[in-house]
Amino acid sequence: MSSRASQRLTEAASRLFQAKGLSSVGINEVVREAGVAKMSLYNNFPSKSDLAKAAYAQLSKERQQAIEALVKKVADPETAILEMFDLAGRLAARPGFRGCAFIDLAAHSAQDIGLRDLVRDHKRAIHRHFEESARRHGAVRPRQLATQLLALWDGALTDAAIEGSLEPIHAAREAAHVLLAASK
Amino acid sequence: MSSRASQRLTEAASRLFQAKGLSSVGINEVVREAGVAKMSLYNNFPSKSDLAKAAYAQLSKERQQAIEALVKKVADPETAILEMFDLAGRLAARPGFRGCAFIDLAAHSAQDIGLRDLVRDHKRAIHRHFEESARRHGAVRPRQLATQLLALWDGALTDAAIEGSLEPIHAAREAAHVLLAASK
DNA sequence: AGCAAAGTAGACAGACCAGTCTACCTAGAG
DNA sequence: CTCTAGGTAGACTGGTCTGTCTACTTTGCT
Repeated sequence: MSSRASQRLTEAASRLFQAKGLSSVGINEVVREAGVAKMSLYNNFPSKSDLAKAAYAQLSKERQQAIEALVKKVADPETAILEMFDLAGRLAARPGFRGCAFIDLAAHSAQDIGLRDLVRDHKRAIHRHFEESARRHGAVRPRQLATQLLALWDGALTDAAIEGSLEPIHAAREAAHVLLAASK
Repeated sequence: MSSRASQRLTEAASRLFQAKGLSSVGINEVVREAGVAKMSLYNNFPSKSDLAKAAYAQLSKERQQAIEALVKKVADPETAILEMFDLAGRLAARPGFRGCAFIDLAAHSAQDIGLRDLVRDHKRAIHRHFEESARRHGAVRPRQLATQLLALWDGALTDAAIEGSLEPIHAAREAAHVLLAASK
């Protein structure tokens, strides 16, 4: 399955949606960027919303793989969690960074249930990784700790975008360190 | 100044933009909700963007006044900070809550510098309140603590909206407590 | 070679939206 | 009473967007 055109479309869509936000990118721009005819879009996806679903699902998978690679590489769970904030820092340092793509998507998909579910599932997946590391760290309440770390992570990415600075992410990393120390 | 129509417009705009997001609300809907003619909008504001600026500036002022009232009411700075998270909980418990209106605005105003500045200024104002309380609390690094608390606050509001639950806000309040204890 | 599946270019329809224009109305100050 | 500033209704313009249609071409498999 997944024809050549379909793949080029999801890649171009992922790039453009991240750079400008779902509702600021038109179909014509996507097909131009993908180097593909408009009809190839509608032969592969029923609607723009379905293309977005595919693009963001792909992005979510990539992000989760990056996190899994990181968690597997690092033995110490505390280090793994702190490195997740370093990863956030790397995302935020990219030129044109506009905040977490999934939070942005949530804002632009108020009425599209499929897309909102995708955002929720993505955040739950990250929560799961935090919780697993928190549990291995020996936290008394790993679930709550994961919820706190996720809020820090999301807030830090958002504030970094608003201020155009990496300071929120560095501060959040430090806060994660304090929360981990207090969690046993 | 500020004619009757202008006031009704900013109020209606504030309500609708909070409920649906800036770009999901059309001019026609705003004037209908305000009970005012479309030309009254353009006699009072040069463009939709300027109406939005007025509406969000008003909202920012109200939020800051609520925070100031709270900080003035409570003597203990730690309690004041924790009560700011209770305030976040009250916001998130409102029916139709869609996350912090200013984070939503940031997502919908990528190309409008005036609106982006407004978001940044609003977040800086909240940061200032956190920092003042952190300083009164005796924190060693009040600026960094304020940055951490703001990230927690923003992330908690965002995650509460995504999950449709108050749990992120309760967890963030607990995290704030831990950070405050560790900050001296 | 031949055929089916996939892709192409671009015109087009239909919806929606910001912002303009016109002609009329109303309320309050002098 | 009259004048004026502010308000009104709604048609209209120009632009943009998603999604469709058509007739044609390429590609890859057998």
